[in-house]
Amino acid sequence: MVTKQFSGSPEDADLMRADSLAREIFSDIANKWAFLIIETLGDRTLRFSELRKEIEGISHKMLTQNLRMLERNGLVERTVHPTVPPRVEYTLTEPGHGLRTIADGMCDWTHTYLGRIETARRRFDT
Amino acid sequence: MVTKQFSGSPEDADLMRADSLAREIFSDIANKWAFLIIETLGDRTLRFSELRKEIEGISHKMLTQNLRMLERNGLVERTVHPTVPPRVEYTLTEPGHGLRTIADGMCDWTHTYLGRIETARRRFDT
DNA sequence: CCGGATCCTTGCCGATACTG
DNA sequence: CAGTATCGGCAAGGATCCGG
Repeated sequence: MVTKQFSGSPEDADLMRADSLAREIFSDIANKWAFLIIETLGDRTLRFSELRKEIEGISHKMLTQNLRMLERNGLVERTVHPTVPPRVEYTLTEPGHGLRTIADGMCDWTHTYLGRIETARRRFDT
Repeated sequence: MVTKQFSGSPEDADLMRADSLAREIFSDIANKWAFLIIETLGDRTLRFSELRKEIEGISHKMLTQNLRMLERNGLVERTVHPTVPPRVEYTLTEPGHGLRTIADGMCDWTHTYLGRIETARRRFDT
């Protein structure tokens, strides 16, 4: 798993590399905005401003920052139409869709357990 | 979905409440450490210090903070054995296990796409 | 319309020290 | 051993301006 222990032997070298990379990706993606962007895109193709409108509460800066990150990891594809005014569109790649399935799972999970979580919170907050 | 738009009509009131709560939960758990804790626990029962050892790089403070958060949301159960020295054990609840399935999915996803992501990064970083 | 750059505020997080 | 409290550095994130 991502928290594997290594002995330091030479043949573990690439495993350690893969592991630290996995950690890095994990840190990138386990983030509120990334999930919301993926979820909002779905199988549509949206412009920057459309994403900004649909994702309530995200700032200009956070949107660009996360889109860059997702683009860098190959999860979204960014296409620039050289018109004036410029038109930039974002869509999910295949790995992106894979992650979307997981994000969907999280949403389902949230909705099925919403009630239980709410009561758990109330019990705790006393 | 979590980014639904509301008209402000009275019958939307509870939906809005549910939505904002969902957002809150989402913000809580879409976090690197929460995922790693869930994933590390699995179906075992671990002590604080054991978790600390297994989750590489987590600080004392972050571990307690996230365990409190997970406990508050009813995802982990905390049992204190009133011995000396004290012994505190953590285990996943049913909702916690649901989330664990999702975390597992994320790990699988990471490993299947690790190569593609790495090359995507190299292309981007030029 | 997009996104980079800058400034500035906020809160995260680590280190440390102290209780039960 | 487990948890809380405090403090301080630093990075995340919002607001704004400018440039393509």
